[in-house]
Amino acid sequence: MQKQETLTKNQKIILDLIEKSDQPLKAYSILFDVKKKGINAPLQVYRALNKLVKIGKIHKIESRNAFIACKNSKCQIAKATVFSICESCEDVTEIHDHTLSEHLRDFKDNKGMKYNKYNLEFFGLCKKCI
Amino acid sequence: MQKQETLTKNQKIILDLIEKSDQPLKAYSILFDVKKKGINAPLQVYRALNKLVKIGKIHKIESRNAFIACKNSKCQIAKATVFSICESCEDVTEIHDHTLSEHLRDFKDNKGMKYNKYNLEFFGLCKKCI
DNA sequence: TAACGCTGTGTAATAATATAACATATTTAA
DNA sequence: TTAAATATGTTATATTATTACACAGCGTTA
Ligand SMILES: [Zn+2]
Ligand SMILES: [Zn+2]
Ligand SMILES: [Zn+2]
Ligand SMILES: [Zn+2]
Repeated sequence: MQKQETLTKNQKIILDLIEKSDQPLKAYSILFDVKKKGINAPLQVYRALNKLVKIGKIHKIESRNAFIACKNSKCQIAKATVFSICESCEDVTEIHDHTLSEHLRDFKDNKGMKYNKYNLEFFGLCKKCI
Repeated sequence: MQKQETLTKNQKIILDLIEKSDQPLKAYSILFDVKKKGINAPLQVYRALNKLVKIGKIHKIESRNAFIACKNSKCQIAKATVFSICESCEDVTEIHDHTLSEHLRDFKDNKGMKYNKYNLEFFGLCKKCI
């Protein structure tokens, strides 16, 4: 697994920003925030984001087109993600549930497909919004 | 649950098209295909798509921004979807696995969140592409 | 009937998300 | 030390999705 030390300047700038936020950030809001650091174009942001996703430092919340830091610093689960999303306040939390992970990891369909990754998003209302 | 008979003209045209495809269709490819039937603008497509998603006739594949018909005509599961996606040929299949569904339905996090919906996408290689 | 709320339509404009293409630089590895 | 792989900077463009506005149809109900 790649270490943070090997990240490039742009990747570090963008990872720092995402890690400081406890909630997902969108690409163009990231772009706006890093313009003062000399990152000027969408592609510079997307390139860094893609790399960070690939090495498991961040995850993409597919239903929201937004990116959140992975807090799971020990095992770098980049390929098995579970999130809970409040449909009212849009609060997003990454879930690490051992039993659930096992069921998902062990899942086999009847088509002979070979899985290497999954993404699960739960939607509902958080405690504040119920 | 709303019946197909109650769908409007635009909704029927678009549902028919999606149901004829066994693979997900993208909004603008749908738009291209239905122009001959008098649907001219993106918004007309998105409005129909949103409605069809809402009533469970189709699902959105979030990681692909594409829409696929729900084949599960009996129970209209609109709020609990599982897909397998081949990352090579992009073949998408909806999965109905009783055990998995039970685990997901019964999942409780430790934050007191109330879930009403989930979406799970498995990624890998299908038999043809392995 | 008439007024109202609700849902859908049609159209134009625009916003938001993401990639292509090209030239160049830097790092890694044989 | 040369070649391959990875990253950068920039411009332009493609793709996905929504806002805003005017109006039509339909069922409820005053
Ligand atoms: Zn994570
Ligand atoms: Zn909430
Ligand atoms: Zn379905
Ligand atoms: Zn395949």
